[in-house]
Amino acid sequence: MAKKKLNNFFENFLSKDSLFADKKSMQVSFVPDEIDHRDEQINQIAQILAPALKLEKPSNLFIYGKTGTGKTLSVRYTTDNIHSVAKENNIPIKIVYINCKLKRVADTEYRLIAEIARFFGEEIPATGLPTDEVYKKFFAALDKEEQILILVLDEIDQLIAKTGDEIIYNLTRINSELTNSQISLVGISNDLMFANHIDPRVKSSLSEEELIFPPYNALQIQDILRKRTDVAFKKGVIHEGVIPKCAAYAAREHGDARRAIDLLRVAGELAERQNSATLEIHHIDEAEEKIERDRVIDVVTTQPKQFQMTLYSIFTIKHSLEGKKKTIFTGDVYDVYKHLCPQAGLRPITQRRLSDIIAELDMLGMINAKVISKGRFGRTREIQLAIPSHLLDKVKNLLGKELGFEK
DNA sequence: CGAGATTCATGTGAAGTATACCTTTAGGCTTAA
DNA sequence: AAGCCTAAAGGTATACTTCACATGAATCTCGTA
Repeated sequence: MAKKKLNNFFENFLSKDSLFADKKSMQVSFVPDEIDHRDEQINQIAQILAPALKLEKPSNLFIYGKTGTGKTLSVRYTTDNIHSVAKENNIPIKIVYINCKLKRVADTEYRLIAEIARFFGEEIPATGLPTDEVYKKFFAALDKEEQILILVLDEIDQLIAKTGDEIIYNLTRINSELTNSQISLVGISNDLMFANHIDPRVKSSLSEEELIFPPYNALQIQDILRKRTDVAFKKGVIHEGVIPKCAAYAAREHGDARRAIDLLRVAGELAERQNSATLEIHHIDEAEEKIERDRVIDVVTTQPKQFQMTLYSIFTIKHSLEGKKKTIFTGDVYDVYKHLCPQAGLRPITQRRLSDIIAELDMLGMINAKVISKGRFGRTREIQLAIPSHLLDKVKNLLGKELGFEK
Protein backbone atom coordinates (compact mmCIF):
# COMPACT_ATOMS: atom_id res chain seq x y z
CA MET A 1 0.00 0.00 0.00
CA ALA A 2 2.51 2.51 1.16
CA LYS A 3 4.85 1.13 -1.41
CA LYS A 4 2.41 1.88 -4.15
CA LYS A 5 1.99 5.43 -2.94
CA LEU A 6 5.67 5.96 -2.96
CA ASN A 7 5.89 4.52 -6.41
CA ASN A 8 3.28 6.94 -7.57
CA PHE A 9 5.18 9.74 -6.05
CA PHE A 10 8.31 8.84 -7.92
CA GLU A 11 6.36 8.39 -11.13
CA ASN A 12 4.93 11.83 -10.72
CA PHE A 13 8.28 13.17 -9.86
CA LEU A 14 9.72 11.82 -13.05
CA SER A 15 6.95 12.94 -15.32
CA LYS A 16 6.82 16.38 -13.77
CA ASP A 17 8.32 19.12 -15.81
CA SER A 18 11.36 20.48 -14.12
CA LEU A 19 12.08 24.17 -14.08
CA PHE A 20 15.71 23.37 -14.41
CA ALA A 21 17.42 22.39 -17.59
CA ASP A 22 20.82 21.86 -16.06
CA LYS A 23 21.20 22.72 -12.44
CA LYS A 24 24.95 22.21 -12.46
CA SER A 25 25.72 25.79 -13.33
CA MET A 26 23.95 27.02 -10.24
CA GLN A 27 26.06 24.98 -7.87
CA VAL A 28 28.66 26.69 -5.76
CA SER A 29 31.46 24.49 -7.01
CA PHE A 30 30.67 25.16 -10.63
CA VAL A 31 33.36 26.85 -12.70
CA PRO A 32 31.89 28.43 -15.84
CA ASP A 33 33.75 28.51 -19.13
CA GLU A 34 34.12 32.21 -18.96
CA ILE A 35 33.93 34.56 -16.09
CA ASP A 36 32.36 37.94 -16.50
CA HIS A 37 33.87 41.14 -15.25
CA ARG A 38 36.99 39.51 -13.94
CA ASP A 39 39.13 39.49 -17.06
CA GLU A 40 41.72 41.77 -15.62
CA GLN A 41 42.12 39.83 -12.43
CA ILE A 42 42.27 36.51 -14.19
CA ASN A 43 44.89 37.79 -16.55
CA GLN A 44 46.98 38.94 -13.68
CA ILE A 45 46.66 35.68 -11.84
CA ALA A 46 47.58 33.85 -15.00
CA GLN A 47 50.63 35.99 -15.55
CA ILE A 48 51.79 35.52 -12.02
CA LEU A 49 51.31 31.79 -12.02
CA ALA A 50 52.45 31.11 -15.56
CA PRO A 51 56.15 30.60 -14.74
CA ALA A 52 55.08 27.35 -13.11
CA LEU A 53 54.69 25.91 -16.59
CA LYS A 54 58.39 26.42 -17.12
CA LEU A 55 59.04 24.86 -13.77
CA GLU A 56 60.06 28.13 -12.26
CA LYS A 57 58.57 29.04 -8.98
CA PRO A 58 55.79 31.62 -9.39
CA SER A 59 55.67 34.50 -6.95
CA ASN A 60 53.53 34.05 -3.93
CA LEU A 61 50.22 35.73 -4.44
CA PHE A 62 47.86 37.32 -2.05
CA ILE A 63 44.30 38.07 -2.96
CA TYR A 64 41.91 40.29 -1.07
CA GLY A 65 38.25 40.83 -1.60
CA LYS A 66 34.90 40.50 0.09
CA THR A 67 32.94 37.26 -0.07
CA GLY A 68 31.33 36.46 -3.37
CA THR A 69 33.53 38.73 -5.44
CA GLY A 70 34.83 35.86 -7.48
CA LYS A 71 38.20 35.34 -5.81
CA THR A 72 37.91 31.64 -5.34
CA LEU A 73 36.27 31.20 -8.69
CA SER A 74 38.94 33.15 -10.57
CA VAL A 75 41.73 31.26 -8.88
CA ARG A 76 40.01 27.96 -9.56
CA TYR A 77 39.48 28.93 -13.15
CA THR A 78 43.09 29.89 -13.68
CA THR A 79 44.52 26.93 -11.88
CA ASP A 80 42.21 24.55 -13.72
CA ASN A 81 43.57 25.89 -16.96
CA ILE A 82 47.13 25.61 -15.82
CA HIS A 83 46.39 22.13 -14.69
CA SER A 84 45.07 21.01 -18.03
CA VAL A 85 47.88 22.65 -19.97
CA ALA A 86 50.33 21.04 -17.63
CA LYS A 87 48.70 17.69 -18.15
CA GLU A 88 48.82 17.95 -21.92
CA ASN A 89 52.47 18.80 -21.90
CA ASN A 90 53.42 16.51 -19.09
CA ILE A 91 54.56 19.27 -16.83
CA PRO A 92 54.63 18.18 -13.21
CA ILE A 93 52.50 20.80 -11.53
CA LYS A 94 50.34 19.99 -8.56
CA ILE A 95 47.63 22.30 -7.40
CA VAL A 96 46.16 21.94 -3.97
CA TYR A 97 43.19 23.94 -2.86
CA ILE A 98 42.37 24.10 0.81
CA ASN A 99 39.74 26.05 2.61
CA CYS A 100 41.20 27.00 5.96
CA LYS A 101 37.89 27.82 7.52
CA LEU A 102 36.53 24.31 7.58
CA LYS A 103 36.36 23.37 11.20
CA ARG A 104 38.18 20.20 12.09
CA VAL A 105 39.73 19.95 8.66
CA ALA A 106 42.23 22.71 8.28
CA ASP A 107 41.86 25.16 11.11
CA THR A 108 45.16 24.52 12.88
CA GLU A 109 48.72 24.23 11.67
CA TYR A 110 48.78 20.50 12.26
CA ARG A 111 45.51 19.86 10.50
CA LEU A 112 46.40 22.04 7.56
CA ILE A 113 49.71 20.38 6.90
CA ALA A 114 48.15 17.00 7.49
CA GLU A 115 45.51 17.80 4.91
CA ILE A 116 48.10 18.79 2.33
CA ALA A 117 50.16 15.71 3.06
CA ARG A 118 47.07 13.57 2.59
CA PHE A 119 46.73 15.03 -0.84
CA PHE A 120 50.08 13.49 -1.60
CA GLY A 121 48.80 10.16 -0.46
CA GLU A 122 50.32 10.19 2.99
CA GLU A 123 48.33 8.70 5.81
CA ILE A 124 48.19 11.18 8.64
CA PRO A 125 46.34 10.44 11.86
CA ALA A 126 44.12 13.11 13.35
CA THR A 127 46.31 13.57 16.38
CA GLY A 128 49.31 12.15 18.14
CA LEU A 129 52.02 12.94 15.64
CA PRO A 130 54.49 15.76 16.20
CA THR A 131 53.85 18.60 13.80
CA ASP A 132 57.46 18.38 12.63
CA GLU A 133 56.85 14.81 11.68
CA VAL A 134 53.90 15.78 9.54
CA TYR A 135 56.00 18.46 7.90
CA LYS A 136 58.68 15.91 7.18
CA LYS A 137 56.25 13.49 5.63
CA PHE A 138 54.80 16.19 3.45
CA PHE A 139 58.26 17.40 2.62
CA ALA A 140 59.46 13.96 1.60
CA ALA A 141 56.41 13.27 -0.50
CA LEU A 142 56.79 16.58 -2.27
CA ASP A 143 60.50 16.40 -2.89
CA LYS A 144 60.38 12.86 -4.20
CA GLU A 145 60.16 14.14 -7.74
CA GLU A 146 60.65 17.39 -9.53
CA GLN A 147 57.49 19.44 -9.44
CA ILE A 148 55.87 22.74 -8.67
CA LEU A 149 53.20 22.91 -6.04
CA ILE A 150 50.68 25.70 -6.13
CA LEU A 151 49.06 25.83 -2.77
CA VAL A 152 45.83 27.77 -2.60
CA LEU A 153 44.79 28.67 0.92
CA ASP A 154 41.30 30.05 0.95
CA GLU A 155 40.13 32.17 3.87
CA ILE A 156 43.63 32.24 5.17
CA ASP A 157 42.80 35.15 7.45
CA GLN A 158 40.72 32.86 9.63
CA LEU A 159 43.57 30.44 10.01
CA ILE A 160 46.11 33.06 10.91
CA ALA A 161 43.81 34.87 13.27
CA LYS A 162 43.44 31.62 15.15
CA THR A 163 46.83 30.05 15.06
CA GLY A 164 49.36 32.76 14.29
CA ASP A 165 51.48 33.35 11.25
CA GLU A 166 54.15 30.72 11.77
CA ILE A 167 52.52 28.43 9.28
CA ILE A 168 53.17 30.76 6.41
CA TYR A 169 56.65 31.40 7.61
CA ASN A 170 57.31 27.66 7.69
CA LEU A 171 55.77 27.08 4.31
CA THR A 172 57.80 29.78 2.64
CA ARG A 173 60.92 28.63 4.37
CA ILE A 174 60.48 25.09 3.14
CA ASN A 175 61.32 26.27 -0.35
CA SER A 176 64.96 26.82 0.49
CA GLU A 177 65.25 23.24 1.67
CA LEU A 178 63.52 21.60 -1.21
CA THR A 179 65.88 20.40 -3.88
CA ASN A 180 63.54 19.13 -6.56
CA SER A 181 60.35 21.02 -5.97
CA GLN A 182 59.07 24.46 -5.19
CA ILE A 183 55.96 25.71 -3.47
CA SER A 184 54.00 28.77 -4.40
CA LEU A 185 51.42 30.10 -2.04
CA VAL A 186 48.21 31.71 -3.10
CA GLY A 187 46.47 33.21 -0.10
CA ILE A 188 42.89 34.31 -0.32
CA SER A 189 41.46 36.58 2.32
CA ASN A 190 38.06 38.15 2.88
CA ASP A 191 39.43 40.58 5.37
CA LEU A 192 41.06 43.60 3.84
CA MET A 193 42.55 44.72 7.11
CA PHE A 194 43.96 41.35 7.93
CA ALA A 195 47.47 42.05 6.67
CA ASN A 196 47.92 44.66 9.36
CA HIS A 197 47.99 42.13 12.13
CA ILE A 198 50.68 39.88 10.79
CA ASP A 199 54.41 39.94 11.12
CA PRO A 200 55.84 42.24 8.41
CA ARG A 201 58.38 39.63 7.40
CA VAL A 202 55.67 37.06 6.90
CA LYS A 203 53.61 39.58 5.05
CA SER A 204 56.34 40.47 2.62
CA SER A 205 57.07 36.85 1.87
CA LEU A 206 53.46 36.00 1.33
CA SER A 207 52.46 38.93 -0.75
CA GLU A 208 55.15 39.17 -3.35
CA GLU A 209 52.19 39.97 -5.51
CA GLU A 210 48.89 41.39 -4.41
CA LEU A 211 45.54 41.53 -6.04
CA ILE A 212 42.34 43.17 -4.96
CA PHE A 213 38.92 42.08 -6.09
CA PRO A 214 36.38 44.88 -6.02
CA PRO A 215 32.74 44.01 -5.36
CA TYR A 216 30.40 43.52 -8.27
CA ASN A 217 27.77 46.14 -8.80
CA ALA A 218 24.11 45.29 -9.32
CA LEU A 219 24.37 45.37 -13.11
CA GLN A 220 27.32 43.04 -13.19
CA ILE A 221 25.52 40.63 -10.92
CA GLN A 222 22.55 40.70 -13.24
CA ASP A 223 24.86 39.81 -16.09
CA ILE A 224 26.26 36.92 -14.21
CA LEU A 225 22.87 35.68 -13.15
CA ARG A 226 21.53 35.89 -16.70
CA LYS A 227 24.40 33.84 -18.05
CA ARG A 228 23.99 31.19 -15.45
CA THR A 229 20.24 31.01 -15.56
CA ASP A 230 20.20 30.75 -19.34
CA VAL A 231 21.90 27.44 -18.98
CA ALA A 232 20.38 26.29 -15.74
CA PHE A 233 16.74 27.05 -16.23
CA LYS A 234 14.39 26.27 -19.05
CA LYS A 235 13.35 29.12 -21.26
CA GLY A 236 10.68 31.46 -19.97
CA VAL A 237 10.58 29.95 -16.57
CA ILE A 238 11.91 32.90 -14.76
CA HIS A 239 9.45 35.62 -14.12
CA GLU A 240 10.35 39.13 -15.11
CA GLY A 241 11.87 41.16 -12.35
CA VAL A 242 13.19 38.15 -10.53
CA ILE A 243 16.76 38.58 -11.62
CA PRO A 244 16.96 42.32 -10.91
CA LYS A 245 15.50 41.68 -7.48
CA CYS A 246 17.99 38.94 -6.82
CA ALA A 247 20.83 41.18 -7.92
CA ALA A 248 19.54 43.98 -5.77
CA TYR A 249 19.47 41.72 -2.74
CA ALA A 250 23.04 40.72 -3.37
CA ALA A 251 24.31 44.17 -4.18
CA ARG A 252 22.92 45.34 -0.89
CA GLU A 253 25.40 42.97 0.71
CA HIS A 254 28.56 44.31 -0.89
CA GLY A 255 28.00 42.64 -4.25
CA ASP A 256 28.05 39.05 -3.20
CA ALA A 257 27.51 37.06 -6.38
CA ARG A 258 27.64 33.69 -4.75
CA ARG A 259 24.78 34.66 -2.56
CA ALA A 260 22.77 35.82 -5.54
CA ILE A 261 23.29 32.56 -7.34
CA ASP A 262 22.41 30.56 -4.27
CA LEU A 263 19.31 32.59 -3.83
CA LEU A 264 18.17 31.90 -7.35
CA ARG A 265 18.91 28.20 -7.18
CA VAL A 266 17.08 27.71 -3.91
CA ALA A 267 14.19 29.78 -5.20
CA GLY A 268 14.05 27.49 -8.21
CA GLU A 269 14.01 24.42 -6.05
CA LEU A 270 11.27 25.85 -3.92
CA ALA A 271 9.18 26.77 -6.93
CA GLU A 272 9.62 23.30 -8.31
CA ARG A 273 8.60 21.69 -5.07
CA GLN A 274 5.49 23.84 -5.03
CA ASN A 275 4.64 22.65 -8.52
CA SER A 276 4.86 26.16 -9.78
CA ALA A 277 5.47 26.52 -13.47
CA THR A 278 7.41 29.72 -13.16
CA LEU A 279 9.86 31.26 -10.80
CA GLU A 280 8.33 34.31 -9.25
CA ILE A 281 9.46 37.07 -7.01
CA HIS A 282 7.93 35.69 -3.86
CA HIS A 283 10.04 32.59 -4.31
CA ILE A 284 13.08 34.74 -3.84
CA ASP A 285 11.88 35.95 -0.49
CA GLU A 286 11.13 32.40 0.57
CA ALA A 287 14.53 31.31 -0.64
CA GLU A 288 16.25 34.01 1.32
CA GLU A 289 14.54 32.78 4.43
CA LYS A 290 15.36 29.19 3.74
CA ILE A 291 19.02 29.87 3.12
CA GLU A 292 19.35 31.76 6.32
CA ARG A 293 17.49 29.06 8.19
CA ASP A 294 19.64 26.29 6.77
CA ARG A 295 22.81 28.16 7.52
CA VAL A 296 21.88 28.84 11.12
CA ILE A 297 20.68 25.31 11.72
CA ASP A 298 23.77 23.87 10.16
CA VAL A 299 26.11 25.95 12.25
CA VAL A 300 24.16 25.34 15.42
CA THR A 301 23.97 21.58 15.07
CA THR A 302 27.59 21.08 14.15
CA GLN A 303 29.01 22.96 17.10
CA PRO A 304 30.55 21.11 20.04
CA LYS A 305 28.36 20.65 23.10
CA GLN A 306 29.91 23.46 25.10
CA PHE A 307 29.24 25.91 22.28
CA GLN A 308 25.67 24.77 22.05
CA MET A 309 25.27 25.13 25.77
CA THR A 310 26.64 28.64 25.68
CA LEU A 311 24.30 29.59 22.91
CA TYR A 312 21.41 27.97 24.68
CA SER A 313 22.18 30.00 27.79
CA ILE A 314 22.10 33.16 25.76
CA PHE A 315 18.76 32.14 24.32
CA THR A 316 17.41 31.50 27.77
CA ILE A 317 18.43 34.92 28.98
CA LYS A 318 17.09 36.56 25.90
CA HIS A 319 13.81 34.77 26.50
CA SER A 320 13.48 35.87 30.10
CA LEU A 321 14.29 39.38 29.02
CA GLU A 322 11.44 39.42 26.56
CA GLY A 323 10.48 42.98 25.89
CA LYS A 324 12.82 44.56 28.37
CA LYS A 325 15.59 46.32 26.60
CA LYS A 326 18.45 45.13 28.71
CA THR A 327 21.61 43.90 27.08
CA ILE A 328 23.28 40.62 27.93
CA PHE A 329 26.73 40.49 29.55
CA THR A 330 29.27 37.73 29.90
CA GLY A 331 28.63 37.40 33.62
CA ASP A 332 24.91 36.81 33.10
CA VAL A 333 25.61 34.15 30.54
CA TYR A 334 28.01 32.37 32.83
CA ASP A 335 25.54 32.33 35.71
CA VAL A 336 22.82 30.82 33.59
CA TYR A 337 25.29 28.50 31.94
CA LYS A 338 26.50 27.15 35.26
CA HIS A 339 22.96 26.63 36.35
CA LEU A 340 22.00 24.79 33.19
CA CYS A 341 25.01 22.53 32.86
CA PRO A 342 24.10 19.89 35.44
CA GLN A 343 20.68 19.53 33.85
CA ALA A 344 22.27 18.56 30.59
CA GLY A 345 24.85 16.38 32.30
CA LEU A 346 27.66 18.64 31.21
CA ARG A 347 30.70 19.55 33.26
CA PRO A 348 30.80 23.33 33.48
CA ILE A 349 33.83 25.03 32.02
CA THR A 350 35.47 28.10 33.46
CA GLN A 351 34.46 31.63 32.71
CA ARG A 352 37.78 32.12 31.00
CA ARG A 353 36.92 29.46 28.47
CA LEU A 354 33.37 30.70 28.12
CA SER A 355 34.76 34.06 27.20
CA ASP A 356 36.66 32.47 24.35
CA ILE A 357 33.62 30.54 23.23
CA ILE A 358 31.57 33.70 23.14
CA ALA A 359 34.25 35.27 20.98
CA GLU A 360 34.08 32.31 18.63
CA LEU A 361 30.30 32.38 18.45
CA ASP A 362 30.73 35.97 17.43
CA MET A 363 33.07 34.92 14.64
CA LEU A 364 30.52 32.39 13.49
CA GLY A 365 27.93 35.11 13.20
CA MET A 366 25.57 33.55 15.70
CA ILE A 367 25.85 36.48 18.05
CA ASN A 368 27.22 39.98 18.03
CA ALA A 369 29.56 40.57 20.91
CA LYS A 370 31.28 43.83 21.57
CA VAL A 371 33.72 44.54 24.35
CA ILE A 372 32.58 47.59 26.21
CA SER A 373 33.64 49.31 29.36
CA LYS A 374 30.91 50.17 31.79
CA GLY A 375 33.19 52.50 33.64
CA ARG A 376 32.84 52.11 37.33
CA PHE A 377 31.02 48.85 36.69
CA GLY A 378 33.84 47.11 34.95
CA ARG A 379 34.33 45.74 31.51
CA THR A 380 32.45 43.09 29.67
CA ARG A 381 31.08 41.91 26.38
CA GLU A 382 27.77 43.21 25.25
CA ILE A 383 26.04 40.31 23.58
CA GLN A 384 23.22 40.31 21.09
CA LEU A 385 21.76 37.43 19.17
CA ALA A 386 22.37 37.68 15.46
CA ILE A 387 19.75 35.12 14.56
CA PRO A 388 16.64 36.43 12.86
CA SER A 389 13.75 36.58 15.28
CA HIS A 390 11.50 34.22 13.38
CA LEU A 391 14.07 31.47 13.83
CA LEU A 392 14.65 31.96 17.52
CA ASP A 393 12.14 29.43 18.80
CA LYS A 394 13.03 26.86 16.26
CA VAL A 395 16.73 27.08 16.97
CA LYS A 396 16.18 27.06 20.69
CA ASN A 397 14.14 23.91 20.48
CA LEU A 398 16.75 22.35 18.31
CA LEU A 399 19.45 23.20 20.79
CA GLY A 400 17.31 21.88 23.60
CA LYS A 401 17.07 18.56 21.84
CA GLU A 402 20.75 18.41 21.04
CA LEU A 403 21.55 19.01 24.67
CA GLY A 404 19.13 16.43 25.92
CA PHE A 405 16.56 18.73 27.44
CA GLU A 406 13.26 17.20 26.52
CA LYS A 407 11.39 19.00 23.75
C1' DC B 1 34.89 72.60 38.95
C1' DG B 2 38.26 69.75 36.95
C1' DA B 3 42.41 66.82 36.93
C1' DG B 4 43.89 62.72 38.49
C1' DA B 5 43.20 58.45 41.23
C1' DT B 6 40.23 54.59 42.04
C1' DT B 7 37.38 50.83 40.99
C1' DC B 8 34.91 47.15 39.03
C1' DA B 9 33.96 43.01 36.09
C1' DT B 10 35.85 40.92 32.89
C1' DG B 11 39.15 40.79 28.83
C1' DT B 12 43.37 38.54 27.65
C1' DG B 13 47.96 36.29 27.59
C1' DA B 14 50.93 32.61 29.23
C1' DA B 15 51.70 28.47 31.19
C1' DG B 16 50.05 24.25 33.02
C1' DT B 17 46.86 19.94 33.00
C1' DA B 18 43.86 16.14 31.33
C1' DT B 19 42.64 13.40 27.68
C1' DA B 20 42.89 10.89 23.64
C1' DC B 21 45.68 9.24 20.42
C1' DC B 22 50.21 7.98 17.88
C1' DT B 23 54.82 5.44 17.28
C1' DT B 24 58.44 2.73 19.03
C1' DT B 25 60.29 -0.83 21.70
C1' DA B 26 60.80 -4.78 24.43
C1' DG B 27 59.09 -8.85 26.00
C1' DG B 28 56.39 -12.99 25.53
C1' DC B 29 54.20 -16.32 22.93
C1' DT B 30 53.61 -19.20 18.79
C1' DT B 31 55.23 -21.48 14.89
C1' DA B 32 58.08 -23.88 11.70
C1' DA B 33 62.26 -25.97 10.81
C1' DA C 1 65.40 -18.82 15.30
C1' DA C 2 61.96 -16.16 13.11
C1' DG C 3 57.58 -14.07 13.22
C1' DC C 4 53.77 -12.03 15.35
C1' DC C 5 51.14 -9.88 19.01
C1' DT C 6 50.66 -7.03 23.14
C1' DA C 7 51.59 -3.83 26.63
C1' DA C 8 54.35 -0.29 28.30
C1' DA C 9 56.95 3.85 27.45
C1' DG C 10 57.51 8.11 25.56
C1' DG C 11 55.66 11.62 22.81
C1' DT C 12 51.99 15.06 20.64
C1' DA C 13 47.68 18.07 19.70
C1' DT C 14 43.73 19.88 21.56
C1' DA C 15 40.42 21.55 24.81
C1' DC C 16 40.33 23.27 28.92
C1' DT C 17 42.06 25.34 33.56
C1' DT C 18 44.87 28.34 36.52
C1' DC C 19 47.19 32.36 37.45
C1' DA C 20 48.16 36.96 36.79
C1' DC C 21 47.98 41.10 34.76
C1' DA C 22 45.61 44.60 31.53
C1' DT C 23 41.65 47.66 30.39
C1' DG C 24 39.02 51.82 30.25
C1' DA C 25 35.34 54.82 31.43
C1' DA C 26 32.05 55.97 35.40
C1' DT C 27 32.77 57.53 39.80
C1' DC C 28 35.30 59.38 43.61
C1' DT C 29 38.77 62.55 45.79
C1' DC C 30 40.77 66.53 46.67
C1' DG C 31 43.08 70.80 45.55
C1' DT C 32 41.95 75.14 43.66
C1' DA C 33 39.30 79.11 41.93
